[in-house]
Formats: sequence, structure tokens, C-alpha cells
Amino acid sequence: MGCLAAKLSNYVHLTERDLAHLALLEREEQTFPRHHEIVANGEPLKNLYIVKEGWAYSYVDTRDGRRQIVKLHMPGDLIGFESLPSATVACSVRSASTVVLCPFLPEALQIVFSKAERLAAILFAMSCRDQEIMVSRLRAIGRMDARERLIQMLLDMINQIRLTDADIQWPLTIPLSQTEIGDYVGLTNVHVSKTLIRLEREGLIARTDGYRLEILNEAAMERIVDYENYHRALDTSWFPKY
Amino acid sequence: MGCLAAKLSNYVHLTERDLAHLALLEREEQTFPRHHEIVANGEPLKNLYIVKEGWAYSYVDTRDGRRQIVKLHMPGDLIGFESLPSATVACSVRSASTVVLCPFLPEALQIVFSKAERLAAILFAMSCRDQEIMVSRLRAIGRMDARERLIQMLLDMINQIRLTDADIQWPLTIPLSQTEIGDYVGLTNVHVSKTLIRLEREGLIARTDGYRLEILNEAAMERIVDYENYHRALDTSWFPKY
DNA sequence: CGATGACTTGACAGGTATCAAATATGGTGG
DNA sequence: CCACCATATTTGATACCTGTCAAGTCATCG
Repeated sequence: MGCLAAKLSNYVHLTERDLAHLALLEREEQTFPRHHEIVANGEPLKNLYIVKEGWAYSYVDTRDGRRQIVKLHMPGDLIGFESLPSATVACSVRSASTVVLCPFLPEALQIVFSKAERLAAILFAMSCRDQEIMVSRLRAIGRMDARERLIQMLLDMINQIRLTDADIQWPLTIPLSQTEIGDYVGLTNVHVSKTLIRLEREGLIARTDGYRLEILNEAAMERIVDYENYHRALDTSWFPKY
Repeated sequence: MGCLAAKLSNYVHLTERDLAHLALLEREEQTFPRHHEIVANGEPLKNLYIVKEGWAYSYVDTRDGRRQIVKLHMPGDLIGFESLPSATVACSVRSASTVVLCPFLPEALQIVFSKAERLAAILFAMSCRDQEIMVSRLRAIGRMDARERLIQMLLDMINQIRLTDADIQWPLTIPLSQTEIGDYVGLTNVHVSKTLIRLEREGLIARTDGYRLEILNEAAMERIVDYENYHRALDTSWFPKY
């Protein structure tokens, strides 16, 4: 079973026919080294991707060199939907660690939508969930201070990890520099450093040798930002039946 | 033809059968007065809506009373997709002016996805475009200062209007208070006031009697924020054919 | 072991929030 | 149609948060 099929079968049962259709669409998986520019903003959209292993992220730049990271991509995540409406890459994609991606063609969607309605419904639902997550990010960046933004980010990150890795081994190694964390939450690397130290002093998190991190008081952190976890199963009640 | 059918037929040709399916799903249109709470965050998702007339917006609150407006809704816009994955309302909806909304049931999607693939593809594409727009909002709120954020918002607003009203009559009446504008771009009403005055002094905009506004130098404003207009036609090349 | 990049620390500047008061606007009832 | 009230906007003083800059520390890697 290919990557895409494996991902979608988490949500609904796939028939033989579904699988056959999907098999036609997937292309050879690709491995990229750490900090590699996988897709660049503005070029024509050639591939969509599913993450098989490792972390990547989508980001956009401003003309004067500032950068905003939009989404983190972890195993099972789909990359590039926001580029479909204009057929042009809307977000650049970069690997945070070594990543393995499975590319598939946008034309794949034509077959999915005409031949495999349940799969189409899943894709739609996933796109809607991405919106839901972006709403909570907008709330964080627009209306929270540095400490709250970082707490929100950490909670989101571990819940995104839990989607494929139900019980996390602490401490966790996070393949993001503080500059990248800052680009994600809209802060400078300097302020990220100071704020993480503050969270550590508050006893909310602990850090060991560089990148390894542990969430010490998840419940308290959830209370501080009034956290809602959107990284969970999809409601499938409105999906078409076979 | 109902609201939903009219909206979707802007993108692809609808067959008789498509129209018949859609007709079953739509419910009686509803009118709401200005500043009316149409849907409240957290309740079970009962209806999705299409805007027929007027403006509304979706927003979320933080526990301590701060508010973030997520999207503006204008005629033709769909409301509530981000609530589908959890079957719970993710964003509250409030009218900015008197609005007329056409509600339809989430279960409508079941029929759309199983019987009308092209319509499903449009909905998916629209959801992806919403993501694209949210990306640019994230960029604005995360990485731009007050002046740039307001410029970006004004440009987005007029391009969203142009979707249904190709040549705008200046000056334009905008049914949003400065507090609401601030909630949209992540600033206080006070700072919005000061920044709008600054834009006026710079000759980028003009304001007359209260809410009426005119964009004086759109090209310059686009250059300042490196603007990209995502409020335009959808790429339909990957849509299923009949 | 030196070089490189990431993180930390501190001083300072600048932008935005907060608070309060004054002014303008729009709606309502008499 | 006017007077009044509630609401929105403007203005100014001040405080706070975050950015900027620069230097220093630390870890990693060749």
C-alpha cells in the first residue's frame, strides 16, 4: 500500500477499487537532507506530497527578508493543498530534519473526485481541519503575547506528533532552531530564547542538552492558552456511504 | 436557482441533475440585523451558510476577552467549513451589516460528494483557497507592522468585494468599526485610529464622513506589502470531467 | 583545535498597548 | 426636527513588550 492510501485508510475503509486508483497516482518516494529547499514559492505546482518520515515546514517570505512559517509537516501530513486553487506554489517547503516524501500529481485528484467519493470527502475534511488549525494559529499570533504563543505552539506540536505516535518518549528531540520557532510564532530568535528560559523557570518545560525538550505541566499550559486540540480524528458522519 | 447553486455555477456548468440535488438541500433564507450573533462558538454544528447580501465575520475569543476576527464574509461566501471536522462550531459568526444568509445542512455534502463530483471538487478548491488566504493573513499578522497590516487588509477587502462587484464605487462604505478592524489585524482600536490617520496623511487613502473610505493609490499599497491577490477565479484544470 | 552556527545575555530603541479625556457621530424619543 | 444619549473616534501621556544590536558562551564538526 502506498503512502497516500495508508494515510487515507486511517479514516475510512478503502475498497479494492479505491486502492487500485490510488496505486496509479503515487510516484517514487524521495529523500531530502536536513534544511533542504524542497519547493520554492511562485513556481508552477508540479507535485503534492505526503510526509513519510521526518519533519518539514511550509513558509512564506516578505520582501524585506522576514519569514513566516505556516505549517509544520510530520509523518502522514499532506503538503501543498493551498497551492491548488492557483496552480502555483503558494508556500515554499523546507525540510527541518531528513525527510522522506511521497509525491503525487495534482491530477490524481481528478480521479479521486470522480471515482472515489469517500476519498474525496476525506481530503475535503482534512482541508477543513487545516483551516480550523489556522484559525487557532491566527488567534495565537494576533492576540497572544510571546509566552502564550510558545505554549500554544508546544501543545500543538506534541498533539500533532501524537497523531502517529500515541505515547511520546520524553524528552523529545525537536528539529527546529529557535529562529525557526520564532518564524512560526512571529517572534525573533532572541525573544524566543528569553521566553523559553522563562517557561523553564516557571516549571512548565524542561530542556536538556540542546534540542531535547520535555513538557512538564501540560494541563497548566492548556489552561493558560485555553487550549483546544484540533489534531484528532475527523467527524465522518456526513461522508458518502458505499 | 438557490443561493448555493448560483454560487457554484460561477465556477462550472451545472447539469439539471446537479441543480435538482442542490435544490433539495437549501433551506429558507434568513435575514439578520446588524451586529447580531448568528452562530456561537462551541455549539453543535447545525447549518452551513452562504451569504446572499451584506457582510458578516467569523471570530474567536480568548479567555480574557480578547477577540480575533478570522474571516470577512461577503455575498457569495460560504460560512462554516472549518467547523465540519469536529461537527462543532469552531468560529462564532456575527453580522457586520444587515445580512441575508441561505442556510444548508452539512448532510448536503454527503449528496454532493456522492452524486455531484464536480460540485465536490469546487467545494474542495474553495476550501483550499481559504487556506491560501489564511496563509497570507498569517504572514501579515505575524510579520508586518501596523501600517502594513492595515494596507494588506484594505487591499484584501476591496479584492474580495470585486469578486461580485467588478468596479467599485468610491468612496466605499465599510460596515466595520475600528475596534473590529483591530480585531481583524491584531491591533487595538486606538492604534487602528492612529494608523489610519497616518495612511491618510501619506495620501494612500481618503476618508469622508465617518465610514466612507477611498483607496487613492492601490499600486503603491500593493508594493508596500508585496501584495498577492488570492480572491480570484479557481484553477479548475484538475476537476473531474463529465 | 579552530571554525561555524546556535544559543544566551544585556543595553537600548521603538512600536504598540493601556488608560483617560475630549470630540464627533448616529440613533432615538419627545 | 431637535435634544439627548450611547457609541465610535481622536488625542495625548505613559508603560510595557518585543525588536535590534552586539558581545559572549556553548556545542558540533571537520
